[in-house]
Amino acid sequence: MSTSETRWLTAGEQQAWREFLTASQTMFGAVEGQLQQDAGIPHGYYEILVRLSETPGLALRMSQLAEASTSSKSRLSHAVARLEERGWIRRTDCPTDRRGQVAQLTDEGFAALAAAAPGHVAQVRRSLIDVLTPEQLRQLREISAAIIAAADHPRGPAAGILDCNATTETSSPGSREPERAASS
Amino acid sequence: MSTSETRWLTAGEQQAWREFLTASQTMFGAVEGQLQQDAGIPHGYYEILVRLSETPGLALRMSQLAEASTSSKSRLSHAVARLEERGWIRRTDCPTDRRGQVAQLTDEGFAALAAAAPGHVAQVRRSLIDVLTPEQLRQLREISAAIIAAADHPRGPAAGILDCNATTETSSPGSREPERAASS
DNA sequence: GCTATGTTGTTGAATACTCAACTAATATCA
DNA sequence: TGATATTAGTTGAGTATTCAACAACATAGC
Repeated sequence: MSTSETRWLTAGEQQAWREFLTASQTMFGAVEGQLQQDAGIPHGYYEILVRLSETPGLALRMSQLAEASTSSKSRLSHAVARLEERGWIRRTDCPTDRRGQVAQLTDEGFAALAAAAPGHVAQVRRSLIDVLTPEQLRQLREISAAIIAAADHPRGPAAGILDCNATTETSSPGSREPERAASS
Repeated sequence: MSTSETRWLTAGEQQAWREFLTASQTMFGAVEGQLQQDAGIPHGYYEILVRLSETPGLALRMSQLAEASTSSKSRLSHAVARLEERGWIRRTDCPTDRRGQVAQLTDEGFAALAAAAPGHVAQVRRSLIDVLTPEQLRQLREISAAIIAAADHPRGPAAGILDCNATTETSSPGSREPERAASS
């Protein structure tokens, strides 16, 4: 690693970064606010409920749930504890691995999610989906994919050749159904 | 307001939303982590320092600083209190409005920002800028602009005619200079 | 079997953010 | 002027998140 001179951002790059920054803050702030207001939970908790609701048994190992909801183990542990207090999730020991815990969505949790979903989806439409043209939405998807890919391969795909697995595109079956497009 | 049926997200829309979600979380998480790691401050604090550094007197009224850094008054108040403890910001009474407070960047604060900037910019490049093509960066800017505009005019530009002020494009002169492109 | 190492998940302390309540000063307007 | 409403900013309580430390179990290698 040579101590390279800093490559500062050009005017255009900086504008892109800053506008993206405020756009994201605004957007996620609105989504967060709507959920907090109408459902009384932060968006991260909503995500947890959605992931569970999309899983066949409405249950997942903590570690898998953490990965599915892009959360740290610690964060998930705290979050599930809160959701358990509300009776929306139940934690049981994993039968095959005695270290493990399985988080399962309760009926109350499912109902709470079903109740929260319409308002949330409406907000996502208002803040993002309906604001962009179909073409822009397509662009946003590719941009997002590029960002995610870059984070996964920190040294750039230049080092590639190894590690070239197909794009993970596991379409979720959705078990009981009302999270048809519960979104997040 | 008619109690309209929920317009659920199509498969494509949902994918766009979710990928955008994980991309943002990943990206901002990396930026946050880098700053926390190398400079010991959250990204929101960094933003505050940058905004101050770009202002002629290195000073701003709290309310203006709040707006510039897309922060609530409360959040800013807490944040500035912390930064003041570190000696990076000084608060003084506003001479023209006795309710007001003026936050000013200290020399130590300026130095801290200058020290943190290169690492931060490098991270922004790694996580976003260098990951996208120039064309994608342009697209991202337009997408961001659309999102911001939608948040400003909640009822859509259709209700327009009123409220049509020119786009606020106050280019910051940058007073002392090392925040040439300190980014955020 | 036994040890070393990795994995799973939880915990508590420290920090940051949100919300509502509040003080103080200024604006508005009769 | 005086009454009312607005604006500026702070504060404290409640909650979410991060980080490091930890306990319990699993796995690999010998």
